[in-house]
Amino acid sequence: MPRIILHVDMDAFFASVEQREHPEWKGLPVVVGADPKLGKGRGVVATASYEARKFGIHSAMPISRAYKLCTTAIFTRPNFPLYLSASGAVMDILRKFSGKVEQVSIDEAYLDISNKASDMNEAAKFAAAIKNEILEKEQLTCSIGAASNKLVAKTASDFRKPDGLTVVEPGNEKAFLAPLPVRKLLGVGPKTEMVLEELEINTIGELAGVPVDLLIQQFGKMGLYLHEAANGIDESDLEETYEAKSINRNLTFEHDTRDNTLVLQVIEEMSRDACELLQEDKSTCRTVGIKVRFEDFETHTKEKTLAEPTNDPTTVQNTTKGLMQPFFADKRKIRLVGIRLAHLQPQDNRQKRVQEYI
DNA sequence: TCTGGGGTCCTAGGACCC
DNA sequence: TCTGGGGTCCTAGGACCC
Repeated sequence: MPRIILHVDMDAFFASVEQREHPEWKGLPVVVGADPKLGKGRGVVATASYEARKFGIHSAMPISRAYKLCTTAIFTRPNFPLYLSASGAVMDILRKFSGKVEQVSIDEAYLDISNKASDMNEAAKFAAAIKNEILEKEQLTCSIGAASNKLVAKTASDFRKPDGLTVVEPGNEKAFLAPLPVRKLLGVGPKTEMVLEELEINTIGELAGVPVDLLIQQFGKMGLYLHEAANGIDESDLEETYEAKSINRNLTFEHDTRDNTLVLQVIEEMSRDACELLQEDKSTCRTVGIKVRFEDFETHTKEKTLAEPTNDPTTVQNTTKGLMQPFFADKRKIRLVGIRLAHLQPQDNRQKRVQEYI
């Protein structure tokens, strides 16, 4: 029996939540992201409402460009606590519909409804019911894809947006993907798209026809994935639990700087903040790293693995500050600094051990 | 057009060990 | 003396996703 997987993707999530909270913004172009500062702002668009997208504005676009495309749009800063609470409410609804849910991000989730629907007809009704409840309870729309695996369900949810519902019958996975551009395949970004274009591979269907050994030769491990994905194959199961593998904090300065004291101060605050997070989770890190981006956008990282795991702010601060030193010799101004904690491990293993003994 | 922030995974070279 | 091979860890960088 094929599985039945849904992929639920909220439409223009941040912007939609803002429009819900500010009814006077409904029907207007809303851009959530950095402050445009009359076109001089630094940063990017997080989410643009569908009205704003009509002007050509989209996620990850420099905010200065978005401003030029639509001066009169409503530009607003992200309100993450608000989005997190809306997200939590949506996820609660999804969990009522299925016991098997994988939350992928703040606004996306997979549901395995193999036990709730016997065919795609029933799956479509199930998905429609989910959309209804999210709309009624949260006044938000989403797009849903239904298919026999995660990859195709995800591609399907993106097929008709916003407020879409796309069902791919088992057996039709390959045919559904075939006409789409390769860029629509999860894992194919700008770089891979360019390489494929050189090879005159433009659609997923064309990619599906390329011999797998050729793809492995060209892309390594990624080549095997590309072959299977393009053929609509994805056996992966939902991952219902999540453990963070790293903690990152980054800051792009308002103005590029040579003020080392300022840089160190920021690093100190980030280190403290990240350690607080570790301590809340009763966990530790063993690898401590920094990131520096210069004014010309050249970016470097440095990291160090410690002999002992730690969540002590002073230890982390001393390590990050030490890693920064060589970069202060550089003549260029610094645009961004960041820290990263990795090799995370729970400090308190008692529960795990008990489970092992049982 | 001048490029955020929080993440994951992969690659590749070198150190080190057996 | 002119040079193996496998495994693991560490480090730096990069592609990609939301």
